[in-house]
Amino acid sequence: MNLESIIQSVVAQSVKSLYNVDITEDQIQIQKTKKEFEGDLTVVVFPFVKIARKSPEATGQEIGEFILRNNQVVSAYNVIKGFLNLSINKAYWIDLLNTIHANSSFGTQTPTENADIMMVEYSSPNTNKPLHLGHIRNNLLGFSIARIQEANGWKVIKTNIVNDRGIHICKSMLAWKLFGNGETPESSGMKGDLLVGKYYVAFDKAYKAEIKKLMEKGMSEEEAKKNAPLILEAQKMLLAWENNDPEVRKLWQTMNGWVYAGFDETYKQMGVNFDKIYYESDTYLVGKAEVERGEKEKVFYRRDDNSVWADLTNDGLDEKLLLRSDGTSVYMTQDIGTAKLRYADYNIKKMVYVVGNEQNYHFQVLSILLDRLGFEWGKSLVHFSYGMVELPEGKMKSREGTVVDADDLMAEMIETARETSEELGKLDNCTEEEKSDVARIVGLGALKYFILKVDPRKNMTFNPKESIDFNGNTGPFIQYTYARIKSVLRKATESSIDFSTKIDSALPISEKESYLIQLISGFPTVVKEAGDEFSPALIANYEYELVKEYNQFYHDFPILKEEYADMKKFRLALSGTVANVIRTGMGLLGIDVPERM
RNA sequence: GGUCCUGUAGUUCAAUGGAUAGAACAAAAGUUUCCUAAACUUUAGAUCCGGGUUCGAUUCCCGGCGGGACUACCA
Repeated sequence: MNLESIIQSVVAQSVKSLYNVDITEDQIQIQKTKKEFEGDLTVVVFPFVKIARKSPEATGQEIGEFILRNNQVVSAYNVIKGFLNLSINKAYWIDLLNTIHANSSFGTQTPTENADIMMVEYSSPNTNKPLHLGHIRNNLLGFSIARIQEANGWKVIKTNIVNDRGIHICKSMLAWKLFGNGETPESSGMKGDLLVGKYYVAFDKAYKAEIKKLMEKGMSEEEAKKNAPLILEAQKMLLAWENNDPEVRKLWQTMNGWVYAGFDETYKQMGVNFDKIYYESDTYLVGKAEVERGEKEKVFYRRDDNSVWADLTNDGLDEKLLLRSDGTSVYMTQDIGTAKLRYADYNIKKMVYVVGNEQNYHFQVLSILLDRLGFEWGKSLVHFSYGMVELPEGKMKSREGTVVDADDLMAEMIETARETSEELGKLDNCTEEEKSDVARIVGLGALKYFILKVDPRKNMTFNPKESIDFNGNTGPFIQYTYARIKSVLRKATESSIDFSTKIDSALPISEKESYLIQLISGFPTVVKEAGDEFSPALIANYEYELVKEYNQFYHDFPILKEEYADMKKFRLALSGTVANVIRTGMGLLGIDVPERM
């Protein structure tokens, strides 16, 4: 039974005994006592004032008195306004630390063999351009939320749907054919995804030039866009692709191969991975078949021009196109097919899509469509909708070259970490390999934490001119604290100090120390909330608070230099436990921690 | 036009309806004979506006104003 439940229970008893009224435990609000007041936990008295028919102060006094007499855990109380502040026995905190310290997997569960399956889709790139900062947010959130759900006992399957076909892919292919002169990643030394992206941009440039020319000849913009030779050629290519034209298919495979090699590098650097990858080229036909089945079953309808639609007006939405008049599929068609394949492959209990909030409407529709097609899981799909990453000037646009490239950004962060390391000179005794390792861990830690500490639902701003900080509320701040603790623990081990044994609960520990234990003990609750709310930010903020407190402790209290042996042991155990929570928590964010930095 | 999201220090972010709205960066000033100063300590600075519900509102409701997304036979 955790502390909060103990208090809730005794408060309920006190109200029953004092005023003869039964209250449920969820009526009892308990919060951590604010720093400026004395105590550890605070009970909000206001809800009981009516029951007691006394002032908030008097009510608080009565309840406080009752708790003090009827509970061993509470050692003192005070009432300020309507707030009853309770002080908890030092012995309770020390016993709690003993328990936590002995539990190496504190705060997380390990999914059992037959745990429920949650599938998490994230990343979902197009194979016509390299990944940028927006994708980084998606990947980091997806990977982290998978870790967090695992820690909450789910068996998680990480998945990726690659949008590997369509008109946009054909645009890159066509431009390469026309302007590429046989350029390859090998011949140019360019990363594959970058090379393909270059031709996507080249297409757009040439296409715009054609439109301009046609408009000069008197054509309207709309007409020009439809009739430019390049777009017609790209459409022809898409059709040839759908008809399995060997030459087009071969080029498609080659160029996608370049892109995948590039993506693999980026994913590896980012530290994310997948258990199962789906490709749109495999799923869109399945989706088409499902839509046609839906049409036969009168769930959807066909218009005179042969296009297929879903009428969603009963759900307060519009009508939605599912198949074009030429029979080709759209984004939605493909998502229906992918869903069908996934549920055939796995016994999925919960499906989570990590996709930007610009597609809220899409997923609202998808949920309804899947439901209408008779998939019972349709209604319960989760769209983990996150906000956009914006530049100070506004949204990033691939075609306008205002994107922050994922590879570049990661490389910059790592470089900055390396420079800082050099300046501080703390790794002078390390090998080059160790230095690189630390630079990578710290650089990526800064980037990942920067992104994950923000509430995922909110849009966030990234200013490329002001580089991401390494001081303050940052990943390196937390990593540094970990490294510092590890250094102390190493020294303890070197001097053969054993701090694994039980600590005497009579030890006179300070407020700071008991508060640290209280913070540590809250970790499992944070992990659970992060899972329920789909919010890695909760973990990040928790880690920061813990580390900030620990640093103050570290500054004010001697550990190895403490003379009293039992106290030294206690502080080592406390530090070790903090280190464990840091490592576990950062792990849930997909951030590594260095042994030294 | 409709639907949804959003508005907190100069900037980037916090705050299950609870106490004097927390941090960080930037600014100003300090702390190394002592376990890693990527740390610690001070100082100054904010809830878009107007109503309502409540003992209590940054939070919930209504109305403005500002920002964004979606509303494609694009993905």
